[in-house]
Amino acid sequence: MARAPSLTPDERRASLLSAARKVFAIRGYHSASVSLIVEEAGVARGTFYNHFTSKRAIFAAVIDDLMEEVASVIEIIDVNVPIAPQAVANIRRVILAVTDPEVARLLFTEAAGIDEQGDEMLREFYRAATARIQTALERGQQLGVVRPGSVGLAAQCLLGMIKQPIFQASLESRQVNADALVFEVFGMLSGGVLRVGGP
Amino acid sequence: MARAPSLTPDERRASLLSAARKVFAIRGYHSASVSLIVEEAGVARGTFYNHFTSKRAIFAAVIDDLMEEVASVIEIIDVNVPIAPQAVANIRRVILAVTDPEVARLLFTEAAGIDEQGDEMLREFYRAATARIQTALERGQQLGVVRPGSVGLAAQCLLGMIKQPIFQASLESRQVNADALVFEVFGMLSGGVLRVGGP
DNA sequence: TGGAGAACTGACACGTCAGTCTAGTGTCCT
DNA sequence: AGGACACTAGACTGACGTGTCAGTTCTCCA
Repeated sequence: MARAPSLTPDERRASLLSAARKVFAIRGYHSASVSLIVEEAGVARGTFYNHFTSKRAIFAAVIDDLMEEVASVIEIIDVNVPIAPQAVANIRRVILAVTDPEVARLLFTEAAGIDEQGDEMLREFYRAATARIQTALERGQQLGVVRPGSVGLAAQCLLGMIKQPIFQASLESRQVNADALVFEVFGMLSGGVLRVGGP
Repeated sequence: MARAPSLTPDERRASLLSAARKVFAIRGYHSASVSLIVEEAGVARGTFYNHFTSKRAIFAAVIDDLMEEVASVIEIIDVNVPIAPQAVANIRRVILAVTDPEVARLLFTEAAGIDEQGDEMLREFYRAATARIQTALERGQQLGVVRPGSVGLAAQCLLGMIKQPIFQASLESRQVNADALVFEVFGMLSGGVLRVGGP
């Protein structure tokens, strides 16, 4: 009755991951069931538990892959050539990576609030992301292209500027225009929107 | 055995809402159970269903109250007196309202991804919020204090700048410094962080 | 070639929880 | 007095979904 293993364990695992990612993106973590995932993967229930210890575990693996996927598009900036275009390119690539509907939904909507361990993953992800932005801003300060002062909060604000439009687009099932967003973000960064002093 | 109804129906409803808000904030939507809510409210199970049709319904009511609570702190801006301080005060009040740990957790982490109806509520909330910001920016353009151009995306970015630091703080179980955030946001708005041209 | 073991199957045991329901109690109004 | 009402206590049902396990089938190597 049992079909022959036509896939290597790694391939099977990958196929389960891909099925899980699809199901989680469509139904959300809680409405997704292991039954749906194995059905999508075309595999029996028991097989699932040969590769992952629990539904929670495969979700963690999915999110982990996603975070890695997003982080991997960032390229180290070469200080010997003009910096701004490299930064723009990085931001643009991140936006494109996160704009994928599955990625946006999973990372922004589903990943939060599963349990303490999940929050820890998310915390770490944002911590790493803002740390990276902060470092970039500090390097900019040394080069004199970023105004002096503390940049910790600024890094979080910058992240939020990018994230919120993508999040709202994902809520409304539409895609943001990556170029328009890059343009807007750089407009904000380089000149703000106000023409007169603030507080 | 049954205790007399010492509360009016409205008071009972309010007490259930308050208990539910507490339980949802601590455990999250899915781990919270009706049993926990009625226990917290000191009320029998059946009483719960006299006031709310389902767990989903009381959660919607909780979130609705929360959104209303946040929206209500915004005051109409009087164009006859200086505008900037009024805008700052509004932003500051919103930050303070949302910085409450329960509010932040429920609105940013728990509200998303429950079901389609929940996403619709969230969509509407953010739509209204950004519309409000957009209107404010457009009025600023008429007064010449906001740089010309489309402000739709800018409104979302502005919202994100405020939301992300609060969200991250809530993830890490700490509170943001509202004044520092207001200062940072206005710094960004009025001058950006870059000293040289962007893309 | 034959057998060890890896990979897989799918029925099922088991827990959980939302929502229902019955029977009984105290208060207030008519 | 007596009916209407809001409540209590908590057993119960039905749905659902996770994780298990005994059994099956294929691969590959000795």
